[in-house]
Amino acid sequence: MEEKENYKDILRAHGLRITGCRLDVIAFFLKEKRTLLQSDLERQFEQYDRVTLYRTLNTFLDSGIVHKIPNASGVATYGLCHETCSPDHHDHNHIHFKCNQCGDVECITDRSVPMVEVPAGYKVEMVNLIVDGTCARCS
Amino acid sequence: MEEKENYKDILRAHGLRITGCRLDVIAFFLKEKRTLLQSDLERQFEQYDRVTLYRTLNTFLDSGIVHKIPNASGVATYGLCHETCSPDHHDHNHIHFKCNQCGDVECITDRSVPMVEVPAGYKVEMVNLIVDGTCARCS
DNA sequence: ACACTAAATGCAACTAAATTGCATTTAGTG
DNA sequence: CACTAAATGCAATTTAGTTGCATTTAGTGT
Repeated sequence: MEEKENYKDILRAHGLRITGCRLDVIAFFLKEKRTLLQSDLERQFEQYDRVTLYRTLNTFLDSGIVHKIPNASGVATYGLCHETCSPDHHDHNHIHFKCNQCGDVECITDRSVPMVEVPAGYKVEMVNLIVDGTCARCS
Repeated sequence: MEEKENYKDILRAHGLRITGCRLDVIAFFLKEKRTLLQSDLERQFEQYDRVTLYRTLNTFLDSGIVHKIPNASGVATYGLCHETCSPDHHDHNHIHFKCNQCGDVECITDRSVPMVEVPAGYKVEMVNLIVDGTCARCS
């Protein structure tokens, strides 16, 4: 039960109210250790309205608790942020790996994104490196 | 008018029929020199049905004439491919730059994506590097 | 130039995801 | 315990993506 206290601290640290839905969503992200779609949450938490889950994800996004991962599927994909993220400064200097077999998107946090050079006049604010292929479990 | 012949050759090279819509879409991509949304095409070409434009983009995607760029907006973004692309092998080893001011997404073709290292057991098939920031025109 | 066939187009309809408004409930505060 | 602002649930709407089918047209051979 001390874990639940940690989740509460996450919410408090971002100035958010502590609710069952928010605690459950954070717990699920930590348990699954992968990125999630809103539909994943809907399937897992039928007791919460889909709009509530939608707004929970958006609140977490604004607060810097989760980040949105660019993808070509058209369905929003969310990953839990690390401690270094805040509402105004996101630090997602890690690789996102999408497995074409199982479809899961993982954050590869133990590698960082290589330096990127852009032409003169361009200012870099955020770098997203998305790698597609086959994950360790599927190969 | 010799340009139009070039566009026709692009279609022929991919085994596609030459139609007004397809030629117009290719011409527009080349003229704009940026990535486009289906809605951009709809606004530009009111004479074509939105389903026709939708299918044109999908046909081009399958043929390797355009590629789809991962993004967090949820709206499909398409960029014109280079000569090195074919239906079964896409070579998009370049950076996509999204400007947060004007919203345009550009292909930075004169830089290539740095080598990526992934943990053991992972197989890399495609790498997408998306940089967010401010483009040369907006800064 | 004409006819034929498969592909492309236009239109209507449908599905899925994202989003908004509003009434009700609840967490945090004194 | 009471108050207030925030969170939730429900209904409805918007937007993007997709499919089916009838009609038209590009590419091919005469």
